[in-house]
Amino acid sequence: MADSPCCPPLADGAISAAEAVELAAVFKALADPVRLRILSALLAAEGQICACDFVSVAGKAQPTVSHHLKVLREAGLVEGTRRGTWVWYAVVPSRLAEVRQALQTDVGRALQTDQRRALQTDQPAQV
Amino acid sequence: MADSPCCPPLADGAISAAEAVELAAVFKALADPVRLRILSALLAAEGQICACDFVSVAGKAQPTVSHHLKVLREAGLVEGTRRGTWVWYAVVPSRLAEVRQALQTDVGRALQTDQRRALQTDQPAQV
DNA sequence: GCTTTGTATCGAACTTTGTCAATGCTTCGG
DNA sequence: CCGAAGCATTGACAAAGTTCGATACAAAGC
Repeated sequence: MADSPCCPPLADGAISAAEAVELAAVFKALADPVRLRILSALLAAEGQICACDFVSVAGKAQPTVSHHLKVLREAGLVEGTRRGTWVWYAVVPSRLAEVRQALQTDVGRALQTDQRRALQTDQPAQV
Repeated sequence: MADSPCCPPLADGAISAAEAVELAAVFKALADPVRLRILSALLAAEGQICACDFVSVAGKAQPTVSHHLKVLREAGLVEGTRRGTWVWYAVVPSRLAEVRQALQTDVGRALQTDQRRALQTDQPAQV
């Protein structure tokens, strides 16, 4: 019922289950309107943005915004830097390029090993 | 607390809330390991793949696979064509290119209006 | 017609995720 | 040292998503 009663076996090049999980984690971080607006604001701005501004941008409460920023951080898509009282956020362009590349030819196999580590790290990127 | 006690207002170019919701819907379709493996298998194969093969590829039950295929279809990422007994699936390359383009410069503003409609349509793409 | 096989849908359990009030931590200003 | 402000964390709840058994639908073969 499942082997090959109707069609030829799959061609090679398909990603593994582990690769799929890692890639899905990045897409999961992008799969929320609030996080996309945060990313968009960061990309629209030239430099960095204060975390306090995201509350008005997202239209959500401060803990909610903080949660979304954490998700984006853990996905390696943004970086936060504490400068005095405030934390400034910026996108990680190389990470966005990776996601684009993953969609280019085949889905996956685009994440570098060292950047995979950033997927699990939660460090707030100190100065 | 929210207006501008610490930093300048956001630059223009940020996507709207509605645009963010639509773009997030596409990423949501990509944010699952099973769906990514299905997409990867479709991209690795030259032409189309029979739906029956996805059960072994995904390692999930048939209703589960059918559900994921529906999500990918509603996102406009794949198309299914019934040919006799079996349904053959293929990727929609233009849709993948759109997602890539959305990540290029600013996040969003890349979805065409007519392809936005495909986001809500559920038609199985007849021959 | 009936049976078989592939696919989609339904329904229900389980898990994950988004949201925010309350709280704690860190830093600056006095 | 103390109070104020920005940010992160906790905990709790609602909403959404994943999974699969059971079932219905569609097409081919007898």
